[in-house]
Amino acid sequence: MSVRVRFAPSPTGPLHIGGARSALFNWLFARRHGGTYIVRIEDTDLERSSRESEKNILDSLHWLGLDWDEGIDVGGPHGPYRQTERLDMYRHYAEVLLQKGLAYRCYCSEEELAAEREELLAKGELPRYLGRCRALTEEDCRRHEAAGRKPVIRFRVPAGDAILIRDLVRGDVTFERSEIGDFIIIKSDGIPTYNFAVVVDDHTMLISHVIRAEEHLSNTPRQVLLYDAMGWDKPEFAHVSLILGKDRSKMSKRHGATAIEQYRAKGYLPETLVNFLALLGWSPGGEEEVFPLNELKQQFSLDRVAKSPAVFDLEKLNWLNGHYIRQAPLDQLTDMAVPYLEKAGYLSVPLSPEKYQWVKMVVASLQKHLSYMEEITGQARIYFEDDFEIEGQDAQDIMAGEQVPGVLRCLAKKVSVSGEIKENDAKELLKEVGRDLGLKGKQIFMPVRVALTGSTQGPDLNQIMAILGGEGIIQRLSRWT
RNA sequence: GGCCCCAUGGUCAAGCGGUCUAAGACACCGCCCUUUCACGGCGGUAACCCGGGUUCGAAUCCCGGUGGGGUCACCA
Repeated sequence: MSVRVRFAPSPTGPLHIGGARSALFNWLFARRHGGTYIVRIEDTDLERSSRESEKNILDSLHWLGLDWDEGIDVGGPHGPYRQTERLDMYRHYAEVLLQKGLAYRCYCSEEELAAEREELLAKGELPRYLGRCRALTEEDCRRHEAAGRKPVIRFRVPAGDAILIRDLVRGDVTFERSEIGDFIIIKSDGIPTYNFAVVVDDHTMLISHVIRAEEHLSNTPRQVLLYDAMGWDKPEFAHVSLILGKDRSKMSKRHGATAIEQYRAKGYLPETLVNFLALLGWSPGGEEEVFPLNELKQQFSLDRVAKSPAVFDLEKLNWLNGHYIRQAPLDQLTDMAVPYLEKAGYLSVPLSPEKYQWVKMVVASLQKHLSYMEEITGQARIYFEDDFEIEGQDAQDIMAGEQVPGVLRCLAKKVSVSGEIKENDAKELLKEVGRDLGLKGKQIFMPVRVALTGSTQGPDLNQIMAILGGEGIIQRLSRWT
């Protein structure tokens, strides 16, 4: 049987970190087994679903490099791939269930339902639907309809044994049927509920493995009941544990950036997110931590997926992204950097070829220092702002050194006669200063660094000088000489 | 609260009955490299939730407790 898996987001917001990982795991599983990867949109929540969110999710998926074989916007033989375009199908199957007596119309109002829930709660029982409309006659139905009541369709949970779910990551999990009341499969507006639509879709789309977040585990028994009632084979299930925030609760907005687009906006690379997310809940077993997509897809397997939830560690993400930034081609990084520098007011586009080359030098000098590209705004400040403060006591102390005025004067003189300054020239000039004054190491480098940038930390000094250029250096030095 | 899931260092995690005086990565701390700053390299601190079993032997299996998480909608 061929592998067919799907990612089925509901378009009620941007693609979340957790959703992205589900999408990734499904994608990896499909690619690993030469299967088919499908993206389906679960937009049966008419209130909250939007085309903007749908587009956003698809954009994020594209950006991550998770291409799909069937689904929204690429089509396929099992479409449509948007649930609101499949309503006839759900109604058809609901009708089948109705005909077989496995489902029934329910006319209970929200108030009646709420009252029932209160009552059960008060008695300390599990709130669930007790089946008031289970045995309605045709006559009853007509009466309710006449009274203007719109029915929902409920699934009639049959009596029987505990429901067993064989989960590929959790093992066997059982649920008692008594915990499950007759649940709604078609809402009063004719739209199917999640549990029903998901079963109809997964079956009709020939899904072989349902890989999704653990929060869906407790829904699974209802879906199993539906498969059985329809006489359909069940897919394999694999429930992956959740991604947690720092406080160990389900990752949400209050934990910081949760949407893929936010990381994209901050200048993280897609390969970082993919690599990081893959390692969150899955482990290759070896000692390597850095895996590009194409390696992941060769190694991924469900039996190496962890059962315990994982805390999202921003520090490790930052390290990984820095790692990828250090390896990325300079042109790519420069293109990424320009919008941030422009936004900071440091550049105005379009850039002349000369200016672009210069920006490349800026980016090259910072490449080893960045965790994500947005940081360049702060770190590139040293190249764009002349009237900076001397930061911190360390820097002040350094500038108080008695050799400092001599060093800076000497350097200024050499720079002024040297014309254009390349990295090697800078190195040479500094060496000469040291020779002339009989100084070395920190005694000359640190004062120059602080005089030029205001800080004891930053990029390679030779690069800084090359980027500032002769005039820039002299101007900044003039403050001290 | 009921039900379900989970439990190795601060975090991600390897481990799937003996080779565990328990890998690796992030973070942290040292040292080295660099006549500066980083990057990088090397080293270090740091963990099997508790209690019972099973077994010659348990981080690994079973039970209980505790802790954490998820879920209980005409949301997905």
